[in-house]
Amino acid sequence: MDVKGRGFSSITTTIQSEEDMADLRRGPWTVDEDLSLMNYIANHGEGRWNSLAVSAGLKRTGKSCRLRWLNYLRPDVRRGNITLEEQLLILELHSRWGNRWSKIAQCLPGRTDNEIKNYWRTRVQKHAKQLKCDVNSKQFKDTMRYLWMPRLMERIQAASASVTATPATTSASVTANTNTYQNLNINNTNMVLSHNDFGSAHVTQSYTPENSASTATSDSFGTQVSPVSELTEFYSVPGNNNNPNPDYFQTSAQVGYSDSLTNPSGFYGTQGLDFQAMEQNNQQWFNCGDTSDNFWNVEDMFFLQQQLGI
DNA sequence: AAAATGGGCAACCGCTATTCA
DNA sequence: ATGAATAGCGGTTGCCCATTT
Repeated sequence: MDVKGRGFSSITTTIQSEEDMADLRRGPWTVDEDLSLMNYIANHGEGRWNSLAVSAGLKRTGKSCRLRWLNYLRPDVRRGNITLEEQLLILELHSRWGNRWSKIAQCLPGRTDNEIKNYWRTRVQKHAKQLKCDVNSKQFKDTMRYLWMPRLMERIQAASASVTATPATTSASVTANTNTYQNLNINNTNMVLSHNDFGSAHVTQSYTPENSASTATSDSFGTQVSPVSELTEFYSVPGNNNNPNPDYFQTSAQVGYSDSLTNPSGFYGTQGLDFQAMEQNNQQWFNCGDTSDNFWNVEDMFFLQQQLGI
């Protein structure tokens, strides 16, 4: 393909540029486009997205190609349900860093910033809306920190116990995920992994295109999986041998929850809500046996609304 | 059965930061 | 030092699908 517009007047260039823009495709990617992009990157590597788009014969912007690659086609993109541990991490990290989605995503191998952002907006903000409080309000943050997160931790521990008692078929997926979660890479935090929460606690199966839909919970976490994602199984980037970033899962710091999270005196002893009452109420919740993500039933909401003075 | 509604997600947009010639 | 190109980020939009009316 020639370099359009080069050497002509600015007006000509502008016209040509507009023609190019009109020629550009937008909207959902087709299988052919995905294949073209994957094949090109397999042979030439990524980067220089604008020229890559042209060279690959894609009528897309470089930006669009980059986004499609990073959020969807990369071999190490992990799709499917957001696990309990991932939910806990997202809540914890968001409380630390706010809407720093890409930074949070770095701590969840295989998850993209877009996915985490969508999770936050669709699930977490939904609960804030139900509680009639702002997602950034202290009230809601306290609710997350002192109710939701401890509850998640309990559920993880409970799941861990049940997994321990579960025979071979389950342990395979648990083992696979152990590598992922024990090696979560969190920088600039003082998180310390206590009692091996990650990995051993997995109840949801590790994602495969085959099982992704079947692992949906009642709240239907992340079950929408484009068929194209399966293509990534047959794909490799030069020099990566299906492991594009060997350091990606390497640990630089163990991850988990600081003592303040596991030590009641540090974790619960703050002002604001009646957290002692909440704790007691938690015990009931922990035993209610609901699904992994459906935390707020009618009674929960009533209790919370009382606590929040709504 | 059809229309309306809402949720979830992929993709786009606008902006800033970084790199490079 | 500077400006263009590129990369990356967070917010927003619009489509698809399931559920409700």
